[in-house]
Amino acid sequence: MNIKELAKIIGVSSATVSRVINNSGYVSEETRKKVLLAIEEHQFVPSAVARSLSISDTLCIGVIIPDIENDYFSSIISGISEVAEQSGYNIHFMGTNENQRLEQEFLNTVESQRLNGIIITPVSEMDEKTNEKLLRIQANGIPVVLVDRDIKGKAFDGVFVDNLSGAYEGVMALIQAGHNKIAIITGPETSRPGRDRFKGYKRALLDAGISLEENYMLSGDFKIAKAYQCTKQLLELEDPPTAIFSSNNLTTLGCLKYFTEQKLKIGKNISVIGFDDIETLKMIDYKLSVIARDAKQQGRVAMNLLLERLRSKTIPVEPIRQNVPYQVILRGSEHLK
Amino acid sequence: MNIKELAKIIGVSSATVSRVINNSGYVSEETRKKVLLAIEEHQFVPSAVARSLSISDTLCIGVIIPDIENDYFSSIISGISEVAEQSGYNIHFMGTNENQRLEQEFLNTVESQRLNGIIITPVSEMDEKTNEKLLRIQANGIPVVLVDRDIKGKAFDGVFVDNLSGAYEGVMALIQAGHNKIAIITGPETSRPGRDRFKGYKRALLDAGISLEENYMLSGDFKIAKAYQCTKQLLELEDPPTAIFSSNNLTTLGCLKYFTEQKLKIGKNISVIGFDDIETLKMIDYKLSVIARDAKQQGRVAMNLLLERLRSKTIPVEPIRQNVPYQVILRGSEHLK
DNA sequence: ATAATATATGTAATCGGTTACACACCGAAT
DNA sequence: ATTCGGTGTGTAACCGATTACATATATTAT
Repeated sequence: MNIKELAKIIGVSSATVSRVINNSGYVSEETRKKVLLAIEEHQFVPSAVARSLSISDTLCIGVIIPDIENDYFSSIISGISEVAEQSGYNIHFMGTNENQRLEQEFLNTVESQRLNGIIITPVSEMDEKTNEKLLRIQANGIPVVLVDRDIKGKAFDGVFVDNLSGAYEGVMALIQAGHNKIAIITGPETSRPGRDRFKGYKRALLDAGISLEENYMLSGDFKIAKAYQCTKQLLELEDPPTAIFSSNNLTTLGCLKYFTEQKLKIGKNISVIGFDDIETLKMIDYKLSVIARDAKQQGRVAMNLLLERLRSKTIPVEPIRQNVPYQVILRGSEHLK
Repeated sequence: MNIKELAKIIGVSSATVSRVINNSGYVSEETRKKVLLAIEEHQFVPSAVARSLSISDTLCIGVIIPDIENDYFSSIISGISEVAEQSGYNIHFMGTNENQRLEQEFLNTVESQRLNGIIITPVSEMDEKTNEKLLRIQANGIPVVLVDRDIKGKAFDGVFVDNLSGAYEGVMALIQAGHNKIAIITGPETSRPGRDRFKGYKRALLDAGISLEENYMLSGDFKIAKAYQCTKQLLELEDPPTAIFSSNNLTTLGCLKYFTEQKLKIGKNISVIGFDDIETLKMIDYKLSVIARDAKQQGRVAMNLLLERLRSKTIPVEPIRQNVPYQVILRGSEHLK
C-alpha cells in the first residue's frame, strides 16, 4: 500500500493525502477526515525512505563509538538517545571496537545512508583517513561532533573534558597524600585523552619536583587485560610504585583485578586514582578515588551541539568546543594509612 | 552528485555505472576502469536511500531495548552489533527506558523506516498495543526476534533463558546453605522474566517445604532505587529474612547498596543470590553468588536468528525459540559463616 | 555462411513520497 | 461588475538509485 493507491481508494490525489499527513497546504476539514479515516482503516504507514529521498533529509544521525560495553560510552549513548528522541531524530548505531578499518567503513555508511549528522568518538586522533573523511563529510554539510576524543586540527565541534587538568589534579592528590613513587598506565598513544592525561601526570610530578621514572610509565590500551599486565609489571619492579594513576575506567578495573589477586588493599598497601568513576563500585562503597564526570550529560551536550548545527545549517567556521566539568573525588584510595 | 551526473561526465549511461557499482550484469573491463576511476575522482557515494527505495530493502534492522545503561543490555547490543557488522546490516538503535509509549513510537518508526527486521526486549509482556503492532509487523514480513523478555502467545522467535529453573536453582542453593527465611525482590509483574523468576523462587521454597511469607516477597522494578527501598523494608521487618533472592543485576546492586550502608557483609550477616552476574564485581573478587549467562552471546544468537529469517524470508509458522544456558555460580554470598 | 549465444550498453519505467504550478471556486473589496 | 486574495485540489516533475527490455556487436557452433 502506497500513497497513490490509498489516494485512489479515497478518491483524492496523492498530493492531498500527503498534505494531510504532513499538515501542510490547504485541505478542507471534510477531506482531511476522510483521509485520516482511510489511513487508520488501511493501516497506512508512509515510507520514510521515499520521504527521505524526496526531501533529501533522513532525520537520522550516526553515532559511532568504540566500545559499547564500556559504561562510559553506554551512558553517553543514553544521553544522546534521550535528546535525539525528544527532537525527532533517529539513531544509526555503529560500534567500532577500536578498529580503524571498521571506523572508516562506518564513515562510508554515514555518507551513503545520507545521515544528517554524526557524533563520534574516533578511535585515534592520528588516523589520517578518518580525519580526511570527517573533514569531507563536514564540508559536505553534515555536521560532526566529537565526543571525548579530540582530533588534531580542531576543525570539529566537540564535547571534551579537560583531561590534562583532571589528571594533574588527580596525580597531585596522590602527591599530597605523600606519594612520590607514582606510576601511570597510559591510554594508547594515538588517543588524545590518553596523551593529555599522560601530560597532566608528568606535569604534576615535575611541578612537585619528582623526576619521571621510565619504569613507572607503562602504556596501556584502555582495556582491562592490558592494564592487568601493566599493573603486574609495575608491582614486580624491584622498587615498585606506591601509587598508580590509571588512565580510564577499564584500566582501573585491570589494576583492581591484579591488586585483588595479590591481596593488596587499595588505600592500605597500594594507592590508585583513576580517570572516570565506576558506578558499580559506588554501590558497595568501594573506596576508589577518581576523576569523575557526568557521561550521560556529556552525551546530551553532544546531541544538543549537533542539533544546533542541524538547525542552523552552518558549516562551522568557528567550531564550538565545550568541556564538561570533572570532579576529583577522593574516597581514600589516594593515601596509604 | 548523483549517478546520472556522474554517468554523463564519464560518457556512459547511469545503468552502466550502476552495474559497475553493484558488480552486476555485463560491463567491459575498459568501461569498468573508467567508471571506477571517475567514482574515485569525484568521490561519488551512491545514495543508499535511493537504493533502498528502488530495491525495497534497507539492510537496516531495528534494535529496541529498555535500558542501554544496564550492562546486560549493552552486552546484548555488542553481540548483535558484531554479527550485524559481519553480515552487512546496519543498526537502528532505540532505547525505550521501560516506557511503553516510546516503545510504540519506535515500532512505528520500524514500519515507516522500512527496517528489515527487529530485535526487541519489550517493556512488558502484557502490553496489548505492542503485542498487536509486533504481530502486524511480523505479518507484513518483517521478522521479529525477542530477547530476554517473552510475550505471551509464543508467536515470535526469541532467545531467552530458563528463568524459572535458574531462579529455582539459585534459591535452592540458598536453602541448601541452610536458609529458610528467604526473601525475594521481584521484577515488574508485567515482565515475563520477572514472573518466571518469581515462580522459580516459590517453587523452590515449596519443594523444600518452606511456606511462602507475604512479607518476604516485595515487588521491584529491575532498578536500583526501588531495590534499595525494598531491601531496607525487608531488613527492617521484625523477623527479617536471612537471604534475599534478587531478580536482576540492578536489583542486586540496590541490595548491595543498602547492605553496605548498614555495614552488613554478604556471606556473613546476610545472604544474597542474584540473577545475572556483575562483571565489575568480579574484578575485585567480590563474593557475590549469581545466576549468570553470556549476554553478548545471547545478542549474537538473536542476530543470527534474525539473519536466518531475513535470508529465508519465511514468516515463522513455527517460531524458533532458543534458550541460552545459565550457570549458577556460588561464590560465597549464599551461605552465612 | 548462418544461426545461436555471449557480451556490452543505453532507454525508460519504477520505487513512494513531496511540492511547484495550474486551475477552479469563493467571498470581500473596489 | 470586476478584481483579488484565500481555499481546495489535481497534475506532473523530481529525489537517485535499479533493472527489464531493447539493441548492437563479437564470438562460437553447425
